[in-house]
Amino acid sequence: MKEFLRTKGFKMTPQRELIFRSFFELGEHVSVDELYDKVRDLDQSIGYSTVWRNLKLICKVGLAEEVNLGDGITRYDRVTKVPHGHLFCLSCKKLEEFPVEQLVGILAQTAGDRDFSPEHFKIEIHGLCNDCQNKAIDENNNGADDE
Amino acid sequence: MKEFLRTKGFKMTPQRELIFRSFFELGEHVSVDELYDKVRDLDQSIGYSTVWRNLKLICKVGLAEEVNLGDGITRYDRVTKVPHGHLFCLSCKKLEEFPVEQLVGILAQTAGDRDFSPEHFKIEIHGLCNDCQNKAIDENNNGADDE
DNA sequence: TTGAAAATGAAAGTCGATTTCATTTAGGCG
DNA sequence: CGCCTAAATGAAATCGACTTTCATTTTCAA
Ligand SMILES: [Mn+2]
Ligand SMILES: [Mn+2]
Ligand SMILES: [Zn+2]
Ligand SMILES: [Zn+2]
Repeated sequence: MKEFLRTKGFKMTPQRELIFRSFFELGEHVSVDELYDKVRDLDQSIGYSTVWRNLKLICKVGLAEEVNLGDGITRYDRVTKVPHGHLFCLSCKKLEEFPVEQLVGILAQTAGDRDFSPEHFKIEIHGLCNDCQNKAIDENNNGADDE
Repeated sequence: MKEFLRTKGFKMTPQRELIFRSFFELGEHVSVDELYDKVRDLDQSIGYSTVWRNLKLICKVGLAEEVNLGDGITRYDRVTKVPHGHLFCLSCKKLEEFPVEQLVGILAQTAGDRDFSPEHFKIEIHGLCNDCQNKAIDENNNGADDE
C-alpha cells in the first residue's frame, strides 16, 4: 500500500495508514463519521478533516467511490469488479447490494441509442427492508388500535 | 386546483396560486431557485421560503416528487403515469428521461426475492450528453496540442 | 542531512435545506 | 356580512454535511 501510494506521488503517514486500514476493515458503505469514530477509538489525535481527505484520496486512487443515496450522507464504497445496485431501507438506512449485469446491458443500449456516453449507472431500490416491514406491522397491532 | 387543495385541508392564497402555476409551466426537473426566479419575475414580494414550502406541498399532495441526482441540488419532477429513468449529463447538468418498464419489472422481482418492499426505483445513467462529448473533442483539437 | 512538497488539525467558511417567529390572511361559521 | 382560528407568509436565523484555509509538522528524494 505504501508503495502503491508512493508511485502515485503521495506520502505515507501514520494517520493515513490507520485511516486506510480502518476503512477497509469497516467494509462497505462507510460514511465519514463512521470512519472518524472508528479511527478516533484508535488515535484520539486524528482530525476530522484528515479522515475526510484520506477518504477522498482512497477514491482518487481508485479504491472506492462515493455513493449518494439522497439522504444527505455520502458513503464510500469499495470498488468491486462487478457492478451492483443498492437496496436502501428508508427506515433503518440499511444497504444491501444486488447484481445488475443484465440491467447495465439494457442501460448501455439505451445510452447508445441516444448518443449519450455513460460514465456510471445508478440502480437503486428504495423501500422497507424485511425487519422494518415487520416492525411496522407490530406497531399497528399494538398502537392506537380502535374498537 | 383550489378545490383539490381544499379537500385536502389546505388553503388557497395568491402566492400559492402563482407558485403552482409557475411550477407546472416550467415543466420537468425544477429546482427551488429556478422556480423562485420565475415567481419573482411575476411578484417581487414572494419569499424564498414560501416557494420552498409550496414545492414541498406539491409533493405532499402527490403532484411531484423530489429528484436527487447527487449534485447537491434537489429538483422537483412532475409525477407521471409511467415510471422513467434519467440520463444526467455531468458536464452541463442536462436531464433526459427514458422509459423503464422492463427494468422496473426486473427490479421488482429482485426486491421480491429478498423480502424487500420497494417504494421507489431510481434508475440513472450519469455521463456526457452528445453536445458535451463534441465540446470535449473540439477542445482537444485546439488546446495544448503537441508535436 | 536537508529542503521542498505534502500532510495534518483546528477553525472557519460554504451552501442548500429547513426552521423559527412575528404578522397576515383564508375561509368556515353564525 | 363580520369573527375567529388554523393556515400561510416573509425575513431572518439555523442546521448540517461538506470543504477550504492557514499555520505547523512531517515525509522522503536527493
Ligand atoms: Mn455498494
Ligand atoms: Mn424526470
Ligand atoms: Zn430497515
Ligand atoms: Zn451535457
